[in-house]
Amino acid sequence: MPKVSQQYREARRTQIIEAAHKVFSREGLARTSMTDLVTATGMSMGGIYRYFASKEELVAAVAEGRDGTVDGDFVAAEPPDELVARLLSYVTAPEGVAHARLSAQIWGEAAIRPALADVARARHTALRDHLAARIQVARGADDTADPDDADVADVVLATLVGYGNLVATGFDVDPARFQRILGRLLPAQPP
Amino acid sequence: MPKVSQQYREARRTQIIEAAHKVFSREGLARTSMTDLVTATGMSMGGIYRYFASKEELVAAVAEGRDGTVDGDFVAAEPPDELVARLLSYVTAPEGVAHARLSAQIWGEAAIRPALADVARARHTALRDHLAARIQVARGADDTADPDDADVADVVLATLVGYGNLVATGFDVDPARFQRILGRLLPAQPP
Amino acid sequence: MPKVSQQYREARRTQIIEAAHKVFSREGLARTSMTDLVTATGMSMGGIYRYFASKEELVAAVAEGRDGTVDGDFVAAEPPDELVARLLSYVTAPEGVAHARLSAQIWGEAAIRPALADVARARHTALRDHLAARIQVARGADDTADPDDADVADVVLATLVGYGNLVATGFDVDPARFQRILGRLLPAQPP
Amino acid sequence: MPKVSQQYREARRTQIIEAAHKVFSREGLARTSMTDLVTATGMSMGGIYRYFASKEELVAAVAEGRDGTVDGDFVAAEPPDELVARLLSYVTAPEGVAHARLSAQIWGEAAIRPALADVARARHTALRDHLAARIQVARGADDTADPDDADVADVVLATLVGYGNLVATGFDVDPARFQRILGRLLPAQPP
DNA sequence: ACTTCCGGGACTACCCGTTAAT
DNA sequence: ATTAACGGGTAGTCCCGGAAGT
Repeated sequence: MPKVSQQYREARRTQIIEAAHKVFSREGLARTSMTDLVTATGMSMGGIYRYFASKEELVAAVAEGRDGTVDGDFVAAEPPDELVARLLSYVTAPEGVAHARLSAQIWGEAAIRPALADVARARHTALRDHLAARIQVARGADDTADPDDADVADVVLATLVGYGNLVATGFDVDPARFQRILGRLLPAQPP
Repeated sequence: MPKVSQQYREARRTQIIEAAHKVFSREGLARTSMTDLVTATGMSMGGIYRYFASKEELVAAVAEGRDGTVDGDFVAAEPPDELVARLLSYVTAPEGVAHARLSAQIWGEAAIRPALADVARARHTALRDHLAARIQVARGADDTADPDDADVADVVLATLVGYGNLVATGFDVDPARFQRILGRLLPAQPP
Repeated sequence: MPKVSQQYREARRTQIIEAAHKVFSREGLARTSMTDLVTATGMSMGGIYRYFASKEELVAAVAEGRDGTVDGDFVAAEPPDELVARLLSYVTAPEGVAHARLSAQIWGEAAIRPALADVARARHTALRDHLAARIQVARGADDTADPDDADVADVVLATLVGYGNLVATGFDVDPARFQRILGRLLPAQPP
Repeated sequence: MPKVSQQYREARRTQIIEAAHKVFSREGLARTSMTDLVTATGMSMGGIYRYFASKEELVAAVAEGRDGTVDGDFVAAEPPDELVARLLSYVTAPEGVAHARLSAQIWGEAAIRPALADVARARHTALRDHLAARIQVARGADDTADPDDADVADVVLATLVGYGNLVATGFDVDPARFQRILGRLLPAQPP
């Protein structure tokens, strides 16, 4: 099956990434073998390596995709507290545990592999900037950029990462409480 | 001479753990082989296995030790903001990067291995309770336990974990700013 | 238009063989992958397999072609010592190293694969007979076949093979000296 | 089984080399997998890799050993023609075919891998010098070194390599005839 | 009709955690 | 208490068939 369409390739890639996502979050990055991924995707070894040159590259691709901790979709007019609530929900038990686990794995791997670290940093920076902008808007009429907004966004996002790790280890945390405390750092909603 | 032997054993164990700490933080848990550990410790294969029945057990021992993210030493009368500052400093670049990296690795592994998750949870719970108590004291004279204190402690600790991950990936975060924002969640110091 | 197509096919085949010759001599038979050949020829995988049913068949085709060790072109009236000199020059450094290397590779493979061994034997026999005939002519007027001629031809040709191997391994051999010694086995030139 | 004697290690090494020798000569260097060697030696994968860091290193070790083409044992007072006869017999059918095949393989590999080429050159040089010395002695009473001796030795040895390749490809060559022709290059025996 | 090139799946060299023999 | 060795596992490569586009 040659000369395959761009869409076909894209779909295939996504299929691999999603299968990898699932297996990685269950078994962990290191303990997942390429053979496991062959089983999970239903593809062959050569098939997978046609789309990803190495396991590391596949891991990076999974990390670049929505990994649960943070979300690539930026809803334009979302107030900061809703954004935080949404991000929180991605890694909240029970549905979010898989995401949380994968997130923890990826951060662990990123701590060791510079290539992954780049991906992680880029994701964090983008989301941080977005959140900072949302905070700025929510603060009021003036549109002066305040460096404090970025700092707050950094802290809030770091907290979400830590929250994800707690969820991943089976710690029983109440997302509502987390959200309530975190709200103290965000500007008050206009009534 | 059982006493000497006991001390000797303890020292040996610690020596292994410290060497493992160093190698793990540099190479990662999975990528560190037992042979690497043999090299790092200067001991023999069987020597290490005399103290730790498996690699997993050794990892758990390293995780139980002070890994930088959180600290086993509870200074009794420490005010909450100082405690937070101290914890923050453990994983701050440049000296704390190794700790941060190891921490990220351990959280990642804990997300996958129940045995390690138990260790991680226990560490977090103990530290959370300690911080909550410090917050309660700092709040004022009344010694009524407020569940809000525990929630705040959870959030602050989660933030520290996330902060560690950012440091581990080489993100350039300013600890002072982090601490300042985090301070807003803690009771104001009495002047 | 069968004639054009035929020529076209022939040209394509030759093009593949020449590219393969180059890559094989540099990387070795076994270490050269079909993908390498695709890269070297600029053709596609299937394109190559249209001309050669398998890698082994392609190797055989390369071996059948002039591989440098021996030469397919039989110059009719060539005196034996000139023929030997010419053959020697094919595998002499620096231009002949590639030929020498490929020759060594092919003899190695022929030692293992009967199909290739047939090719190698056929080539050797043909050249041996040719050289023997040249020797016989050079010996003098009488045209009696002397079995000794064939033996000498065998030995001289074997020497050339060994000479090629020495060149292929980077041994610094002087072709002039080789030729001089070898000349002692050949009939003296008429003055 | 720790702290094994030097002899034990040496014996083990030799055992591996000999098994490898056998399999290599039958299947070829490239087509012999490490698993084949595991089967042939009766050892385990890890066992073999304890003695040889890589397949290439094992190949080199096999090549360094007596590979049949040339012989490491230098019999001191051997006249040149006897030495040549002995070397010839090592790669003569039927017993010597395996040696001849392995020799062809090694020369082929040496043409590609510099490390092996070093080994091949060293072997050739040593044997060439020995043969040259034997020739010099056989030439007569005067002990003046003649560069011609080395050239003759080079040629004779090259011929033996080529002879081995012919044998390896199943060519029906008569060693006696080869030896007779080759004798013309060597000094006449005193009667 | 014909080339392209995706994909299959077996295989490769090498490594790893661990045990057991010395 | 050292270390040889086990044996299953790892990521990644290879040759090639055959389906999909032009």
